[in-house]
This record gives sequence, structure tokens and C-alpha cells, in this order.
Amino acid sequence: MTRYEFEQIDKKWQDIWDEKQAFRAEDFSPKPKYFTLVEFPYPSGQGLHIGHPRPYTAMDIISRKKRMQGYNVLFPMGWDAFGLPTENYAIKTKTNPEIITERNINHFREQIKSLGLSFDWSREVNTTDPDYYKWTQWIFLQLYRHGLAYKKEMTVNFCTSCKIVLANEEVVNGRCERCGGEVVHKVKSQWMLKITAYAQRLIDDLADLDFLPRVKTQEINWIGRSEGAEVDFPTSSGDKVTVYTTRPDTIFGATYMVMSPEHALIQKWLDAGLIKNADEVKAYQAEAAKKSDFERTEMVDKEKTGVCLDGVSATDPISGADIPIFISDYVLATYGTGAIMAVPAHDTRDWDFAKKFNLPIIEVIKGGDVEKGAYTDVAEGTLVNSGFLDGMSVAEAKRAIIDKMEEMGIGHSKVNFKLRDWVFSRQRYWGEPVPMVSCEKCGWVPVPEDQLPVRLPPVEHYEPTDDGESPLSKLTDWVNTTCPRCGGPAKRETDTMPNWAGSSWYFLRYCDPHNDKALADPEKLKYWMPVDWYNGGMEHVTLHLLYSRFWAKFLYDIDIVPTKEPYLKRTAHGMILGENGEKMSKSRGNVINPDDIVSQYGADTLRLYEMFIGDFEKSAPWSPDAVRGCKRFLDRTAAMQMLIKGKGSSSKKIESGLHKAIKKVTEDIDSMKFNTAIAALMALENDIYDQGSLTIDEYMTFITLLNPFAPHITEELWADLGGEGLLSLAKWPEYDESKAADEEITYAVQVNGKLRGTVNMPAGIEKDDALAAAKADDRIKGYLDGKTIVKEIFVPGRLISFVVK
RNA sequence: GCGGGUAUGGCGGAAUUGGCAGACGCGCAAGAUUUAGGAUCUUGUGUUUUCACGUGCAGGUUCGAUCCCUGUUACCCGCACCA
Repeated sequence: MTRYEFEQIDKKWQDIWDEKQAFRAEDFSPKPKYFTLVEFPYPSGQGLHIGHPRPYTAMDIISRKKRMQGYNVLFPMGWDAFGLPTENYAIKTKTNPEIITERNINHFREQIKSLGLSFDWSREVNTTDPDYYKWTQWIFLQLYRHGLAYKKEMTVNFCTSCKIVLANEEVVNGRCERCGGEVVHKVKSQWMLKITAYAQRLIDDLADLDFLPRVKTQEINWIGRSEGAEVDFPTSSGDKVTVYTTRPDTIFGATYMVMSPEHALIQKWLDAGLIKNADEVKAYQAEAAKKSDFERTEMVDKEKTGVCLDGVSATDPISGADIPIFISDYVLATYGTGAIMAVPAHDTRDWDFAKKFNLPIIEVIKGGDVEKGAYTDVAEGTLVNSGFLDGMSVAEAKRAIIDKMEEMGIGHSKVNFKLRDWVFSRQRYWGEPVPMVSCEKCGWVPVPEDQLPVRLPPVEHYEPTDDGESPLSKLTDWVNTTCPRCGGPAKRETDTMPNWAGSSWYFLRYCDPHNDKALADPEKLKYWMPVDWYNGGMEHVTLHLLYSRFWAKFLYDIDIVPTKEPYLKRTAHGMILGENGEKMSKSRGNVINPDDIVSQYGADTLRLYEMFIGDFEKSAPWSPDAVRGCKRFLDRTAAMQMLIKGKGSSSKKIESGLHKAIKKVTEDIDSMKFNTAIAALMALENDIYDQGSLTIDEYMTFITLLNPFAPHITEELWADLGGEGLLSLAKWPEYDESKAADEEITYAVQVNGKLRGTVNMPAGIEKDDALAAAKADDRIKGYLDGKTIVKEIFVPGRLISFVVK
């Protein structure tokens, strides 16, 4: 073979690897284990996107190299197959989603297999398989038993287009993350998961993990921890209002209080007739309730609105000052206590509000001009107008005031999180049924574990009902059941789980995918877990990644899994954009189909190009021309065998080049710098062509280094030239520093910081000899003649620099 | 507004304890070969006629700055009234 004959060899080697089960991970092997993970895809009807192979190939390269380095590698693949697009397609075509899913999976599997990825296909999982979702339901029951799943009547985000309830994480700029539809608030009874109970640990345990810094910061910001205090303010009604503040030190500057329009006490005061301007207050409440999330987002930076309560006021418990109470939608009911003390001098939002409503602004921290704007610096400035706090720094005052409040019994320090509990119910068909039964006498009763899985029953219509209930609710035969506790009449839960459920634990199932007694054998989990390296998209950091860490931590707490964190290392890939630099989409007409590239240039070309396209972490535009450059490189690699002469080493230059390449490729794979690893191999190949010959041993090493990137062509060449066994299972080359050393090094010579020439010198040259040689160089001489050398700098292996006067 | 990031030829991108800027690939140009070629091979390719100038912009530190410091501009991503 003198070029990459992909038409003949791609399929051939894929079949051989399959047949020999070359990439099968072995439970309990004495070799060191290595668990590499890619995010399993949602098998959509569109088939594989050109973006999919990028992370898959990257992790395949890492897995293949690890395998060749003697590791027992677990590199699995599966299907995250519950979800809305399938359900919507089912509605449109009146086809069973199960059938659509099977068809899509088969198509995806075939496409993925055509890329020659070294997955252990014997461990394939599918979230929609009852043998799989039995355990998703089982985990839900454990969460329920431990008080971490609860049903709650609450305001939820509802996508008007998908007709589905969304988790907070699924609402983007007030719109549906998936379809962009408008999100409104609805009050519904929902299953919730208490992820907030793990908020602190989800932050703390990041410290020991090898996650990209931006992944860590994004998770930390999303969880949104803040330290402050809760303080009780007495009111003229006799009720106390508790506020949350991160700036208790500024309490002497509190000139009014703001409560969210939804605050329970407002309703109480209205009912008791304490509020004289009740009509105005009610009107404001109604208006606030009407606003969708999108409108509310739009409100940011717009003028503040609100209504002052006439008839109820509050008292500052420290200063004793009487202050008015407002309601305003800039205070959220869902964060803190739903009420704040407003300190306009030192909070921008309060300042805006105070200016609009002509409220007093009292400076309590010196350092700014509070008539011009809020002074919010906490690092500098001292307390003024604050009684016993005067003269203290912000940090000192915080401590002092909290001590005082605790002493008085009116407040205490408090940590709050932005993270909310996870809305876990969906009123849809294509998801795992929530395994709960509602009994008139016993309330919510879990389905006994021996009755799992609660299978999705066949239905005739997949549309959600007009009242927003799941299609399952129409199946009276299925809904009506008996209570597992008392045997009386009961109804099944008709909500299903969100598509994040099955993906929250799939990596565990890979360790033991066919177990029907447990979600996985504890011994196998102990052997394989944690995942050593997990690569995925940045878009999943506050969704899937956080959810699955939560589940893994819970399962660790109840002794199901052996590690407190599921993933040791997390990296993220960039997107592949269209040729025009825009995101690929049908409407833009810039979509590239991976099948076309594979059939036109071969799988190895696609793999190589996606790795060569640019920095793995960044997005990069597709270039059809550059794809051909990669094909050319592979063709030249095959043709290079015509240059083979003899054994051993052909020249010092190629020997050292080869060893440098071993080092470079090995290190670059470990740091995901695939583009420079490939560039190094291309440069070496150019050097070999320049020399005109190489030995069989050198050639074999070269194709071994290339194998993780281009497994088909290198496997074929290896076999052609009499290589033993499969190249994919051969030994990774060892780097030998002594062989990588050059005999001669080109030194750069500078005079007064400017490059004036280069001089070749023996590798081990001493400083004095090097300086003498540089001074003797004709070109350099010209710059030194007639000048005094005031400084001589020698950087071994790199440069010589003269400073002259 | 807050948090994170980026800025280098015609294009994608290289270059780290500060040491030859532009590796590698694409594109382009000339030539060879070919019936032909979106094939292959060879050579050249940052700008400039020269001096010289060049890593978003303006300064600074240094013998020496894409890299460190100060200021500034543009763009991208995430969050967004979280008290």
C-alpha cells in the first residue's frame, strides 16, 4: 500500500478489532486500570454531528496510548436516549418512541463504529432500557428514603412551547434552553431533589480535583455561596421580619426595608386589614406575578418599581430608628429570606431605589461620595455614623455586629447559596416513570424495590394534555393501582424524570453493565472508580456535571459507590464551527456531515483533521482544504515505506528526531495538544523525505506514534511490514534522552539585544569557547569592532548576547 | 453590572522558569510531470525597493518582551436585581 487506501482497509480493521475484542476492558486485571469517559450522546434523528468525533477521537487517542503503555483501559460508550426531540417526533409521526430510539441508536452506532474508536462495545448502555432505568428508579427511591426527594407545590418554570416544566439550570435568559420558547411561571406540585443539601460539599470537594479552572469557577459561581447574617426587624404589626444581608456592618445605614411581593407576611397583613393602601399593594403583586422570566430579565438595569406599605413599618433593632417597608420585585422571594434591609449608601440597587423614591441615604463607611453613587468597597474605608462600630474596618465591624446581634438574640451569621433544589418532575411521556404511588390514606408511598422497574406503558397519544399533565395520566388502568402499604386504592405518579436522570449515574453502570442484582457489583466499582479522565462540553458544567456529582456523592454516603467524587479530571473541548466561522446549523447552510468526510477521505483523515484543526479547547472553523492536507500526510506516510533501507538507525539526525518526536507526542497527548503532536510527526516526515531513506525500525516506530491518531492506516502498514500482532496492542515507544541529543546546536547571537547572526557549535560547548567562537564570526565581528564589551550573556543551548558601548 | 477568557501573516494556528516570532497545515506564486485534474513532485511565500519594521493600542521593567508590570480598546463565553 503506497497511499491510504481507506476504501479497502477501514472496515477491514474495524472488523478485526471487533472479532478479536481488542479493546475489551478486563475486570480485576492486575494491570493498572484507567477509566476514560466521553459524554454519551443523545441519539437524535439527525445522526452524528461533525462535532461529536472531536471529543471522541481525543479520548480515543488518550485511551489507545494508555493501552499501549500497559494500562487496563475502560473506554465505554452508550446512549442517553430519553428526551424531547424523540417524543416530539413520535407525536408528529405517530410512532412509538421506543422504535424511533432503536432506529436512531442503530444509526449512531454504525456511524461511530465507522470512525474506528476503541470503545469496549460489550459494555454499551442505554438509558431507555428497562434493565437500566430500573436502577435509575432505584436511586430515586433511595433519595426519597433519605429525605432528599420530596414533593412540593411550587412556582416552576414552564416552557410554553415544549409544554414542559424546566429546572432552573434549563432556563437561559428567561427562555427554554432547548427550544428558545418563552418561559412562564406556573404553580405545580413537583418532585424535587435536595441538591442544596450538598451545596457546600460540591464546592469544597472541587479543591482536590483536576478540573479545568474555568469549570471549577463556573460551578462555584453557579452554587453561589455567600456569607452574611440573618437579622430580625420588629414591625409595628407585632410580627418580626427576618432579613438576610451580607453587609451586617452597614446596619446603621439601613433607611428602609424591602420585601418581595410574594412574601407571606404581606398576605397576612393584607388579610388582617393592617395595610391602608391595600389596593395599590395588591395591584403591584398582581403585576409582578404576571411577569415572565424573560420580561423580568429584561427589567435589569431598568428603573426600579415598588410600593410603600401604609400602616406597617419596621424598627432597626440596633439603632432603634423607625423605617418604612416597601415591596418591590427587585427582591426575590426565592433567595435568602425574601426580605432585605436597604442600605442605599452602600448597595447600588438600594441606591437606585432610594433616589427614585426620595429616601434618605446615610453614609456609614467613609471612602466614597454617597450622593453620587453607592460606595461598595469592602477592602478599604472605616465605619462612621454607626455608634459603637465607628472607626472599625468593614471586616472588624462585621464580626462585632454579629457578636452583638447574637448577644441580643436578634440575629446570627448565615451562609446562603444561589443553588436551588432540582425540579425533577416532567409532565411528559418519554422518560423514566417516577416510582411512587399516591394513596388516600398513606400519602406518597414508594413502589417496592422488587417491583422495579416501573415500565413505561404503551399509550396511544404522546402529546401532553391541555392541563399540562403527562400523557400517562390518561391511562386509567395503569394509573389506578393498589397501595403497597395498606392495599387500598391508590394512584400511580404520572410524572416522569428529566433527561438528566439517566446520565447522572451511567458511568457507574459501565463498570458492570449487565448486573441484574445491583446497579453494579461493589467490587467492580471499587476496581474501576473513579473515572480517571472525563471530557465533555462546557454547556454541561452547571447541568449534567453538577447533577452527577451530586448523585455520586449521595451514593457514596449510602455506601453504594467507593469514592466521594466520580471524576478525577475534567477537560472540555471547543466547538467545530462552519466554514464561515458561525455555528453549524441547517438554516445557515454550513453543516458538514461526518459520513461524507469518511467516505471521501477515510476515517483516519477525519480523525487526524479534527485533532489538527486547532487548540482542542477552543472552537475552530471547518476548512475543507485543510482536510485534504491531512489526507496528503497520510498518503505520504504510506508512500514513505518505499524509502525503507536496512535496519537499526539510518542517521543521527533521524534517530534524534524520532526520539524528540516520542517525547513530544507522548507529552502532547497527555496535555491534549493534539495539533502540535501531529505537527511534530509531519515535520519529522518532511525530514525523512529530505534525507531520502530510513530503516524499517525507524518506520515502525513512526507508525506506532501515529497509531492512536490514525489507527486504520498504521495497523495496515504494520501488518504489511511483518509487525507482530495488532499494532493497537503493541508497546508504546520509550523515549531515550541520550538518543535525542543533537551533536550540533545553532546559537543565536545578539548584540545589544538585536539578533545579528547565528553560529553552529558542538552540543556540549562551554561558555568561554562559545563566546570566542561567536566573536570570531565574521558577521558578528563587524558589530563588535571598535566597541567595548560591557556584558556577555550565555544561555546554554540557545543564545549568546553581547552588550557593547 | 459581576465572573472567566481571547487578541500573532491572506486563513487555522506554533513559540513558557523572558532567549532566532510565524513551527505544522491551508491558501497563493513559479516550475516539473500529466490527455486531463480539486492528482503528484520541486522551489518560494510576514511587511518593505533599501535602511528597517513587525505579536490589538499606549507606556514601563530588561542586554533581550508574543511572554512580566501599568493603563486602554475590541471581541467571545458564563451568570445576571442572589441583598
